[in-house]
Amino acid sequence: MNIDADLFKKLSFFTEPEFKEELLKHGQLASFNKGDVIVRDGQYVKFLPIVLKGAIRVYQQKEDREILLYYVRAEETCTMSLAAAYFNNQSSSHGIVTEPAEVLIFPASLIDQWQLKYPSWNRYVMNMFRRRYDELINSFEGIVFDPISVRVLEYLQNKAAKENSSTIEISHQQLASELGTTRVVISRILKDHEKQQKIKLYRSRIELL
Amino acid sequence: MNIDADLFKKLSFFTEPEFKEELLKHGQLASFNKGDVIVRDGQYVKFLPIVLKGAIRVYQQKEDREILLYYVRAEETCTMSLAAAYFNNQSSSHGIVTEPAEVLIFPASLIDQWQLKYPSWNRYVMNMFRRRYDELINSFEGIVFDPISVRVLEYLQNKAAKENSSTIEISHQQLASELGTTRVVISRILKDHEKQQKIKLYRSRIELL
DNA sequence: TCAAAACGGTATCAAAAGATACACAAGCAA
DNA sequence: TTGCTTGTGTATCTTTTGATACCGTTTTGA
Repeated sequence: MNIDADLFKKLSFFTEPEFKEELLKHGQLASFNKGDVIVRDGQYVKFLPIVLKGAIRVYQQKEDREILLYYVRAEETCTMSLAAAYFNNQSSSHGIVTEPAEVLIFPASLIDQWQLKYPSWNRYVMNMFRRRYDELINSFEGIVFDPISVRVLEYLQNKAAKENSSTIEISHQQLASELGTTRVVISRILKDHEKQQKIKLYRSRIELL
Repeated sequence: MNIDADLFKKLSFFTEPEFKEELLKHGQLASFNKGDVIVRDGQYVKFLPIVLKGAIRVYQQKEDREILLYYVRAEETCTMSLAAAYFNNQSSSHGIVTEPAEVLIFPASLIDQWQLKYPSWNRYVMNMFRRRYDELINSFEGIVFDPISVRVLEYLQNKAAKENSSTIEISHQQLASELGTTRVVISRILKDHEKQQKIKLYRSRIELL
């Protein structure tokens, strides 16, 4: 694979020519398989990832339950890593590859300089922070105001829209993890939705009607 | 009041001399009373506030219920305003003064340049984003994992610690708003806590034991 | 091929939280 | 004072969610 060509198709919002050079010079392309661990709770973050392809699930682990923060997808970076790297802190989150990923990796020490040199980088960082924050607010609202039955449906519709397909490959257990509840609750609710002809259930697969 | 002296006592983490000059040159000191509206949902954000004293409550309004995002206190800025100003977006939140406030106000157009010129500003912004994000995660965790009874107690203890006093001036209705629930629920829970000798209730006042 | 693991359905029970309604007290303003 | 607003206590009822348990089916891998 030719890094140069593909890189700038993906990261076209980094506009400064010198910045592009730096990206090429300092960036390293890494491939990860599903299940690979990118960061672990407690680790110091020395490298900043920018995802080109695939998805990384970022979540926090507290006792037995977990909180999903976000997925890092193409063109995105992990704001938790960014902040931890910038302040030389330990990560408070886990990052695990859920879709085979290609990731650009940069030494954390560059962030400082980039901020001062490249407006497009600044914009990018601000935008990422804003988006992650908005995402979290949205989840927050969902939990406070919407019953799980609604959140399940929204999750499915959302996912279907993203993947441009009316069937979604996911088990009840996974769904429960995403929404922060238990498998039994999800199964019960999905069955209800099926009775109301909103969805159709298969093994590890849900079809939206 | 002498702006210069007080300003740099408060904002000592802005280290660059030229930056200090800029702060003095472009900053305007404004005073607000309790209840004053700083930003409204839908408004374009043309000015960036840095609070020197007091507190501003930032929240989102959805239908009849509201979501508390954070309070902007001394030395802090409002990340929602910051992002909205930077991207020239409308605010999606409300900001209302809850403790008489003194606020430094800067034209939003400066943010861009500051990012490129002043490392300490960069650090400040990153830190604010990180903190707000962490705060939100914490609330999130609370809602997902802790029963309201626990969250009420934590809220009170937290507030008591901040104000360095074992009595807190707050009505049940206000508490309900802060925690995203209803008055009746709060009254019920507070009474329970009182029976367990954890607190003592007065009109619009709660004493921690 | 056979056993274990993953997946899903469902019943029962309990707990948490919200909705509603009503009563009374304290503070405030005309 | 009188009436209005705000604050609080509490009872009742319902809904939502979670916990537990048990069962059968499908998939997977040794």
